[in-house]
Amino acid sequence: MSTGNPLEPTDRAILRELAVDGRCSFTDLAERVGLSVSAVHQRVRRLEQRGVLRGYAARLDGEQIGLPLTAFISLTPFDPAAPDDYPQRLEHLPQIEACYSVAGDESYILRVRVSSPAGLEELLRQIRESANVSTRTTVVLSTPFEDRPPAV
Amino acid sequence: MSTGNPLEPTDRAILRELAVDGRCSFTDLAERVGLSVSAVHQRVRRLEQRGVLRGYAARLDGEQIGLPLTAFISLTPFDPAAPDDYPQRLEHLPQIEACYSVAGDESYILRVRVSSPAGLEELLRQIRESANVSTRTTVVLSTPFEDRPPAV
DNA sequence: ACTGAAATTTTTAGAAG
DNA sequence: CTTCTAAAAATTTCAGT
Repeated sequence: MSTGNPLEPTDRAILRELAVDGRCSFTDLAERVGLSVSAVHQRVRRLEQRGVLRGYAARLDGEQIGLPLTAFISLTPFDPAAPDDYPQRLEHLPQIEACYSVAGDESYILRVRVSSPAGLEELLRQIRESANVSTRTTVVLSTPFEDRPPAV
Repeated sequence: MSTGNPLEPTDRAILRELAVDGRCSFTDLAERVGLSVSAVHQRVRRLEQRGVLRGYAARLDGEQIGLPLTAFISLTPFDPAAPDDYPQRLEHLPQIEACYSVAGDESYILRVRVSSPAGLEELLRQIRESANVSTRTTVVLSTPFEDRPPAV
């Protein structure tokens, strides 16, 4: 499995702009990367088809949408012989924003977002029930920065 | 410190749609939430001004942009008396996508993205040098899911 | 706060160099 | 890749309810 063809500098420039402003118009984009609108349009379509550009998402303020509490939850299976279908067992819980399979003492790290400590407690109960795992939780106190554009 | 006014159902619907498809047109948005285009436009503007909507970002494929290696790095200060300016000391490193201040044994958790193990090694060196901390690194093997829309 | 309409800009596709 | 063309669609503003 390769990581795909290396990206051209122009494509990288386009991705950088769209990572910062996903709603940037083709007109602005063209100006910023120094290409015609048609050319940019063509390139963005190609990047979408190749799967390099996987979509666009709004950045929401966790506090203002009523989900002020973020936490990381590390999972350790109780039964080492159990089939590894933890992600499938957990994806029905919308509070889980991300699920990473990791090397180390624990098997998975989840990033979750809830409305309150009570909500976190309830979520932990659901996770243990759904996946038969022990959990270790690290509460986020503040987020100095997040969602920075990758160094494409 | 409040978490802001509770959101109206219509605003929540708009945010849900934009979280999934950040480039959704106002026309489509209006149809999906059952309002006129003008009304939706007005509400989106207001959500942006209130800071609930903090922007829009392209979702990029880490592998295809040449950054196939993700890791979590936990930081522990060497000097407990040192001023807590770690985020400022680290923000110049573009490989760091997110920085969380956390409760627990460690002080910060970073989510980073690099091109290779060598890149990770180099980044760890830079982090220790910039922030005078000890590090604990957890390498991500795979990402079953990420960037799921929050349960607004 | 929403609707509907009008004016402007953008998107999208295609032709030709 | 560029420029040009042109129709369709989206954005944006504004008067009216």
